Amino acid sequence: MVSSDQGGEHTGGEIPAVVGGLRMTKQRRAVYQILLDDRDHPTATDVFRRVEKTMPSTSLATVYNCLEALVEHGLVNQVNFDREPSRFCSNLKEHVHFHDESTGVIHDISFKKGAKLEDLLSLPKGTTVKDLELTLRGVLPKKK
Amino acid sequence: MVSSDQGGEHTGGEIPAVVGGLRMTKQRRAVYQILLDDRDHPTATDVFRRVEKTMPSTSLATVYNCLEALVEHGLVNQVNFDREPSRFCSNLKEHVHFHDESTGVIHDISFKKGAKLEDLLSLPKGTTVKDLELTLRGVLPKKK
DNA sequence: AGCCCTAATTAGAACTATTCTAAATTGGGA
DNA sequence: TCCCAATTTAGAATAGTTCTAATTAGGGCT
Repeated sequence: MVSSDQGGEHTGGEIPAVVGGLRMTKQRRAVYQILLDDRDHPTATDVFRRVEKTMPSTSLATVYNCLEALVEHGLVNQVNFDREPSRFCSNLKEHVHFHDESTGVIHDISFKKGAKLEDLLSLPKGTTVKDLELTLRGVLPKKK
Repeated sequence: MVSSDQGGEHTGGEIPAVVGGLRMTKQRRAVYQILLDDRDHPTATDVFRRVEKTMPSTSLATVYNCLEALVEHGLVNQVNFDREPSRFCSNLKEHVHFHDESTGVIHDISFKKGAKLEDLLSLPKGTTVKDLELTLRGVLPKKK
């Protein structure tokens, strides 16, 4: 079966020729694969350094192009922490980010099921929320 | 009474000589006053253009310096929307930002009283949240 | 398979927001 | 008033990202 993926994200195995409407070039596939494999929220430069290892001819501009294409097609999320370089992640489940100050690690935190934003915030009724970005900063308990 | 403000923010009238531990220079006072008066979340450049009107000798670097000092002393909040220039606001009540796509206006939204973040998110117990930033994007209902 | 044509890639320049540097100025305290 | 540290200033420098223009690649025809 030569799959060609009818829209939506890619979930496992080899990345097909088209994912979520985006044609997978060599470079896009490499970038996407890195984000699928490495869940450490790399920056564009991080991704570039990793792509370089297997495809040394790749340029940073291409990495930016690929990331932009992946984001536009909803395969990848772009995450911004204040003025720091953008980070990218392929976790498409709705989640927020917890930046652990003691380790520097960024953790994905999911919403409790059934939890609604309107329970927390005084939004005028009739408000449409298209998108939200929530970032926490603090420290996680030491694991023992 | 020559007030000298024992820590904490400034709330109304003339800005005293020291606010929240920060000595008010001419430039800092001008910047702070703009943020107290104009609640439209201006960028550093916006603030610069407004300061210029009454103090044409002011430099952009100074505006950045003043904003940094105000932020460090907790008199002003720095707000970041993805890759856009930082915005500044003097609303110190804990609140989140709603970016109205149809008007471009940024609204402050406050938390419902009693609402707790832990009700919404699956945080490992023992987690310390030092800071959070929540931005919504969408459209508010047209006022009629 | 070969040709065509658009899309993608590339290197480097350009851009934007911000920070840094070093010199000039200010202003409070002795 | 004088001194000294803090502040301001202009401009250079930086970092991340986007743009430009030329090259390359690859899918869809014949």
